[in-house]
Amino acid sequence: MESVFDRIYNIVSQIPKGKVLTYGDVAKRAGNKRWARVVGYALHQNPDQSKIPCHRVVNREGRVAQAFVFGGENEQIKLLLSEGVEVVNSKVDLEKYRWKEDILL
DNA sequence: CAGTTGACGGCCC
DNA sequence: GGGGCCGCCAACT
Repeated sequence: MESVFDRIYNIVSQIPKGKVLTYGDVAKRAGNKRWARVVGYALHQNPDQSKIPCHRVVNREGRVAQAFVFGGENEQIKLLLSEGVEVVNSKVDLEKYRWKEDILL
């Protein structure tokens, strides 16, 4: 059943390495940008972290989720750095690393 | 079935 | 320019 959750999972899992997406962007791609909260909820469920790189999903501020503690938020930032995403002050340059339409529809 | 929550976004003060 | 409040939709209890 392709619920909004599944759709969001699909999109997030499609984020290329070295790129990030905002909740609003994922929501917009999912169908409605107002689903930002739903996106957060979906990622909160996160049935499969290996399939859903939630660490590539950041909020509008470009900052990672504070509730994203699977071993330390610093660990998440380190992951992004390892992927080539420059994290400054626990924040990402959305203008530079924001995923546009690399994979296209 | 109805109420509340929730990893957010945008607008207003 | 910064901080705070309200709104949105779906999922969960």
